[in-house]
Amino acid sequence: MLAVVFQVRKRVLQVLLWERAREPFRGAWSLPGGALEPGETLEASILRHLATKVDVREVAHLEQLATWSDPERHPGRWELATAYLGLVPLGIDPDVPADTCWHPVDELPPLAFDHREIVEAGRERLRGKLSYSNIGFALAPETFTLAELTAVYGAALGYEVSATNLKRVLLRRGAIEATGERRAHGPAGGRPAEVFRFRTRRLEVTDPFAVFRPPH
Amino acid sequence: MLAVVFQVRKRVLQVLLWERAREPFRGAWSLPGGALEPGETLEASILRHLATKVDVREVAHLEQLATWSDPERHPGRWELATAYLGLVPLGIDPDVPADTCWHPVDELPPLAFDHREIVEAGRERLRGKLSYSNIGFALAPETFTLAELTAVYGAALGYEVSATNLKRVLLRRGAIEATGERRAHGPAGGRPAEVFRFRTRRLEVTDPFAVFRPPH
DNA sequence: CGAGGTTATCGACTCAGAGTCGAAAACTAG
DNA sequence: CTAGTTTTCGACTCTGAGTCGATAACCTCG
Repeated sequence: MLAVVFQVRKRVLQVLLWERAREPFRGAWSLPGGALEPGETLEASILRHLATKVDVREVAHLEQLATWSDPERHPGRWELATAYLGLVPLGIDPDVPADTCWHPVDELPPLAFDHREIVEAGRERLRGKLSYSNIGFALAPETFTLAELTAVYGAALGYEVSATNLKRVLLRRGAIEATGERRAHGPAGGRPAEVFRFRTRRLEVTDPFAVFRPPH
Repeated sequence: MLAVVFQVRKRVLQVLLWERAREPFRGAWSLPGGALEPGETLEASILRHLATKVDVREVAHLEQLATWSDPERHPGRWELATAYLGLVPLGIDPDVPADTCWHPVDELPPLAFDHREIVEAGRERLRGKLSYSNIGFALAPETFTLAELTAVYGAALGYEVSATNLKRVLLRRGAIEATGERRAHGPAGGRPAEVFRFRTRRLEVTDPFAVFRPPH
């Protein structure tokens, strides 16, 4: 049971890591998680373990990634691990224990076990879903301006995105809507931005791509 | 450990099922699979179990789907199951044991446990990958005409596909190439079709969708 | 209160992926 | 050689999406 928890902080995508106090990999960083209890759902288990790290209500989205089973992944013991992807919206600052902190995914410290690979898998999943679902709701704050949303998508995708396209696409998909408010920016002035919000905060995938011709 | 093995037979997508001889769900159909041995990789395990059902060399593609963990999924015992998706190319007719046979996914008999849900998940995965990868290689025979490939995609997707678009898209992606041969059709005559093959028989996803603007 | 600076938004243009349709090509059977 | 059958191709269109420059709306300072 492992969780890859992402949040955009300081304009970059970060992942929640935990410093190991015991061997093996003492002092290295690893993903939060723990053992599965008998009779427990995988999802319930990961939520239980996460509760010791962050307030679970702050995790806006959680989904299963995959199960890793290489016998070599844990030196000494044979241990499977099912990893979950969790997303925390921008702006929240969860209380985390002293041995736990956020690390930019682009500058990861040495990770224990195969956790680097698992973080990569999480990021891949996130990148994919950003393009064909409304999963942005789980990374963005409740309401936001287009500039803010553009920054969030840019951080998560790892490249600059165009605000014009982002708006057009998300609006047409019906993923976001204007609240009607406007919000002034910094002390520098400038035209106040329109405020948007996600229409729904549940995962919805946009037409899974009816290629080669949908049924007319 | 379960496997959802698909093959296009008789122009429809079918899944390999196994008739249970023991309780629970005696007489119902279930997905092939079995227990994981200590120290074994999930993939090795599913291959080992599949070997008793079909010749493993006939499975052209195998990938992990997900792990199911609901405590209610198995009456009596608490049992997790990791399911894999396996694909067998058209035209092969594997020897299967007497208690095992193929069923059209659109007319499934009553399935044991949560296996219906798992088959659905497999089909969803397949549908998705057909649109943004070359996964067709694992369902199509070594070489084929466009009409044949169109039928395979149609069966797997569940709706009619346009041969024109299929060809253009797969050619541009570099997924298929012409062999140079041509193949006459039935006794009715008609223009002989060009023969194609997949360029590679390894999974390749087409540009994971650089939406909202790729880095220029 | 207006000028200049700043930021957000919009519209018009373009390009590429992809669906439609009908005509042309290449064969078989009589 | 003609009629029938099947595949393939080309031209048109539609829509999603990237680019760019113009415009709108606000600030602060003189």
